[in-house]
Amino acid sequence: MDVVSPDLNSILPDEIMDTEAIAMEEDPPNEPSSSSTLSETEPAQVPMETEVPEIVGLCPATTPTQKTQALTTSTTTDSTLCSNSSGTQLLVTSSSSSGLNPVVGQTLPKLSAPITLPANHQLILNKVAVSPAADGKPPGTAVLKQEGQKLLVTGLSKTGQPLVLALPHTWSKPATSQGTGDGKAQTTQFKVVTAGARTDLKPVIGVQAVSSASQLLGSSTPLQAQQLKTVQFTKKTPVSTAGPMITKLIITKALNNKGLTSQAAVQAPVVTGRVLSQTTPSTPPRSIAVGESVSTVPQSISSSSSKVAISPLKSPSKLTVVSVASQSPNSPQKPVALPLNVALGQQILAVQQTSTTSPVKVGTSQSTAQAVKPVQTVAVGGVGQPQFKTIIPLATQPNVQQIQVPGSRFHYVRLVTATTGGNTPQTASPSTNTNPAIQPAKPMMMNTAAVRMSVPIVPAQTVKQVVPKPMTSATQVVTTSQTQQRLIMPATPLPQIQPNLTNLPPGTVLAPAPGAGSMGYAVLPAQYVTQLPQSAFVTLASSSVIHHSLPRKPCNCTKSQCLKLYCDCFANGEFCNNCNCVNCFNNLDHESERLKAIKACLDRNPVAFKPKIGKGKEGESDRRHSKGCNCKKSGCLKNYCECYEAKIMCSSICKCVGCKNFEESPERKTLMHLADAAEVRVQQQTAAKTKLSSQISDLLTRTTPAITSGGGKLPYTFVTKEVAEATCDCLLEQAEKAELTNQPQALAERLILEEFGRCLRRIISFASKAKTDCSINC
DNA sequence: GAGTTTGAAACT
DNA sequence: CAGTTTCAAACTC
Repeated sequence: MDVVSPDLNSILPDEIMDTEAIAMEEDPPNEPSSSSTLSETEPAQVPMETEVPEIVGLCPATTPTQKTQALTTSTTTDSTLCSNSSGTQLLVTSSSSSGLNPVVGQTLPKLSAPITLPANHQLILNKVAVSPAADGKPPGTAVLKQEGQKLLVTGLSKTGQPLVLALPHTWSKPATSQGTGDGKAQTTQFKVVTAGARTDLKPVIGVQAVSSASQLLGSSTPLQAQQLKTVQFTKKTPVSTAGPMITKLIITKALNNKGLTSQAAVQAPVVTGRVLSQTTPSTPPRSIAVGESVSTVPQSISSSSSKVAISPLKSPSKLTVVSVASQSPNSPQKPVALPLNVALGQQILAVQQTSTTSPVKVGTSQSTAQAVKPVQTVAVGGVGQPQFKTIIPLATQPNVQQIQVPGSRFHYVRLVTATTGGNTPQTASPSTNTNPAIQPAKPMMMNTAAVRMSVPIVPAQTVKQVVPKPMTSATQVVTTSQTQQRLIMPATPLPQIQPNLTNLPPGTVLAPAPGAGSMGYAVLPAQYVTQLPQSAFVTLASSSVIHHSLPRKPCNCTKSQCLKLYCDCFANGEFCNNCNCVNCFNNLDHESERLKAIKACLDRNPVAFKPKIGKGKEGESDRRHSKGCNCKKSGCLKNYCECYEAKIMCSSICKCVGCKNFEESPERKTLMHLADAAEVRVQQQTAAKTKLSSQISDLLTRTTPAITSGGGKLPYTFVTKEVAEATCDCLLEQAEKAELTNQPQALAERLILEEFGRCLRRIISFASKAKTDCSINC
């Protein structure tokens, strides 16, 4: 099933919609019929103008009343939780401006019973208001309540509207392999989307849970002093597990200037994760780059058939990114491209995983790309994953707290974001699993032998993108050592969840859907993450990372200091990296200048960092330039033209002169044909090179005779050194014989050649015989 | 690789 | 908002 429903997709910008359809595995068989609202309707048929209420409508589990409440909440308040009854999707919307103090185990007066989370299943939402005084209301209190498969979360909004969060069916039962019979671990997939927002907008926190694998997807508002950390984790349940595996995600959120902390802990039986990312040029949307962690559980527990939440890839473990947003009091109305947000001090997030049975190592890696600004990459993976090499206590990372609760099966990793307000982040201790051992802002060593976190060294800058490929499930499964995670954050406060954000190029700023307000997203490139100062970039170890992306061309700016939109890097919200620019200020060493430049750009054009290619009007092309081009001499058939460069035709809003970039243009068709021919030629050449290289490599590797079953080895492969020497001996013998008998030279040569012929025949005969024998015996 | 052309961005 | 300047990429030789 599509975790991301078409309706939900409909609210996504073109760049998202343009990505290939997400191929999800089928829904759980017991999925209620109400899932029709989550039907796999063609996303394209859904108007982009889908509003938040439609998202709420996606939650079949909600009763009409609940739906109404949720709708009301989404439109008038700041928090919404909804889910489909299938338990595969949770959607939570919330606002950072709202005072949130969800408490698990409590109930609202309207709710019948306190929530009783299943054993080893826990959802902790702890969001703190930006300021109680911001709207004159005290922070609200959220209450989670379980109602069958649903999890009601109430009190998250200022208005106190109850929120419904459906638990996936897997939540209702222990996640251990015990009882499964097949020894396969069940996985639960979460997707958490949080978006801080201004009070005047409709921020969203989304939680999505799927029966297998987990995803976390977050978004954040710009210009907030937050730190984002991405966590990806993979876990499998060993067969011999003594108990259910417990995974908790603790998302610590520090709101700017307020220092309050929002935390969310999601506990699932088995959580596997990955970070999805994509790198493509801004225009060709159908290539995907995905950093994926494919968990290969060496300890016998084969991962259950995983569900892919966002990515069409079928992977046993998936986790998208989490980010938390809050509002910037400085420029609350200004959308900012995401990477810029990071430069503004945001921190992305924090997750942690614990296994009571699988030893996991913990370690950190430092970015090799931006040595100036070490970035910690923490990955949590299953046991035996070869990439886990280093054991480094997370305590070394100032923004990551490891919390080992004595006597608790839970193991916490808490990311403490910096607060500009100087307040102490609060600990995640509102739930029934509250443990006093959890201490704020104090690095803790992992002292449990049973629970360790495995952290591979993930050189963020070793990633070299590969040629984009069509998004098919087959082509996406590319095993590579590349590891590049990208963070997806909203450029502006988000009223809706945009869950399908995994297949985006770095730096992509996603245009808001029509009617969706001025929200935009930006995809944080890995390079950007690596430059996060003193922020832990927590990610999942990834033995298999999928990347289909195009490398961004390095800029060559000389006068702009890479702080103007002339610079493609800057315009795309990226730091310059491996560029040829001169006097570059587009880096962390010049954060203040960069921020000023960002602000200046936004002052000039509030949508400066949004994509120029967006959806056109009804009846027009799906993609068109938002402003149109102004070409005068190029005929819009050269890359000077932004439309042509984006491989789209000029539209009615273009002001170009002598435009030849329209559908029926013969010049354009000719160019297209030429381009196609050139592309085919390049592909053929590439294929030829590849084939030749393969053949040469194959020849070079044939150092010893090898009889492969049915391999069709040629006889010459039997000409080993020994055979050659024996042949030479035979030839020498003939030569000596001819010499001893005083044979003429011509006859001697003939005898030698004849002997050589016999040798060859014997070799061929043996080769054939060996091949035949092998084919019989093998 | 140097020089030219081009059009978006920035500026006035 | 229009005209001009600046800038860096695209293009040509």
